Amino acid sequence: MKGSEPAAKREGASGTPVAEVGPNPILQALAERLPLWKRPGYLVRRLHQIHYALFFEECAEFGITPVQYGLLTILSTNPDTDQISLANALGIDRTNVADVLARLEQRGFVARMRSRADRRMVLARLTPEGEELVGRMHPAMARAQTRLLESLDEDERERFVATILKLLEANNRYGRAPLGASKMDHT
Amino acid sequence: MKGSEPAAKREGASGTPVAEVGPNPILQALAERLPLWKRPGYLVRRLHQIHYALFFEECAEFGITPVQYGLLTILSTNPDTDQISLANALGIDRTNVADVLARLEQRGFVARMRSRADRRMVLARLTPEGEELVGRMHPAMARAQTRLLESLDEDERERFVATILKLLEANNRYGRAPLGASKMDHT
DNA sequence: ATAAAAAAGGATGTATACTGATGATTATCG
DNA sequence: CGATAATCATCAGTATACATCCTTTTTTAT
Repeated sequence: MKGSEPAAKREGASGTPVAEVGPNPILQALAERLPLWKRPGYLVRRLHQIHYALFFEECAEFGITPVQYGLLTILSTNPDTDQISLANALGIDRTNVADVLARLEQRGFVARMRSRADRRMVLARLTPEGEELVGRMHPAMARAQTRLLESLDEDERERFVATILKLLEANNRYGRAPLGASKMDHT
Repeated sequence: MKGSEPAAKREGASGTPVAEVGPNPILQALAERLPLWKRPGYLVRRLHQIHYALFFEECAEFGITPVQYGLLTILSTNPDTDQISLANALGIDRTNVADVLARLEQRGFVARMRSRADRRMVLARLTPEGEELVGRMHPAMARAQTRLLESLDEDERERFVATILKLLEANNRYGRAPLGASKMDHT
């Protein structure tokens, strides 16, 4: 495999006669003081990717992504919701909601129609096929969630989730969703 | 604002005479047992988005994304690294590395050239402009990292980071990067 | 030495995720 | 009532993030 040994060693001075020295010592010092694996944002990004991988592994047969299932979940408890409310509930951008809905609609899991009360709004709801999918897929989705934290003991798991929730509340104003909206109807 | 009240209430039965009842009670039960904000994967995704928002806020003047800065960091300590090694070190897909490098090259922060030792490989390194950028941008990046966890006390912050690292190691085989590779040269 | 296997990178296509601009509809204020 | 605000959706554009297929180059096995 290629990934195990340091990459710089694979070529280094041998293949690049142009290069004179090693890395800039000032930058080297910066990177040593705050390397990638000490940057919380980097760690969170990696964990996010792992969740994606686990989700795909468990839910491959359905061809549904985490975001898509999140949207389907909200629609399963809140039929006929407009796109901006969906964006707030899910914590993603409104244009992204429209994209995801379009794909789900094309596959027959979601139906959209203009509201008659306010003709600016487009309301989305699950089709019967969509409802069936949400129910059938739920165990696989739940397994992905469990597996993400299964290497922690019960105590650490609870603390971890509690800490993330605290961070989300503290940073409510960043990202796209006021956290309150995500409790729409799930309480 | 629009995001504060439950979305389903905004139309509900009034605007949609077609609808007969509320949500499917079976799905409702599923969503109540495992709502979005109890799904670790969902929480991690939200936290990831918040980090992005904080990073952009701190680093807006530079027009550099978190992934781009991660790549620049690796190059600052490991010049002349090939794209697959960079992908392993950063934990992203190799095609993604090629995309990111192309953008950084176009802006003059990175130079790429074929290796003479192995003509399949493309080696990347920082230009002088790139080195200057990494150094100048470092404080803003560090602020974004600090702010993400600043609502935690020192104890909780350390536990949180330790837990993420444990999760990353336990799920080493998922996602794109064997964690070992990310310690390339930063030790 | 040559055929097969492996590795690196490129090209293409899909799916998030967001910004900014535009247009349509509704609400509001003078 | 009519000009203006605000609201909702869409469109265009950028940037990750990944899969799959393909070509070139290197390695390996026979």
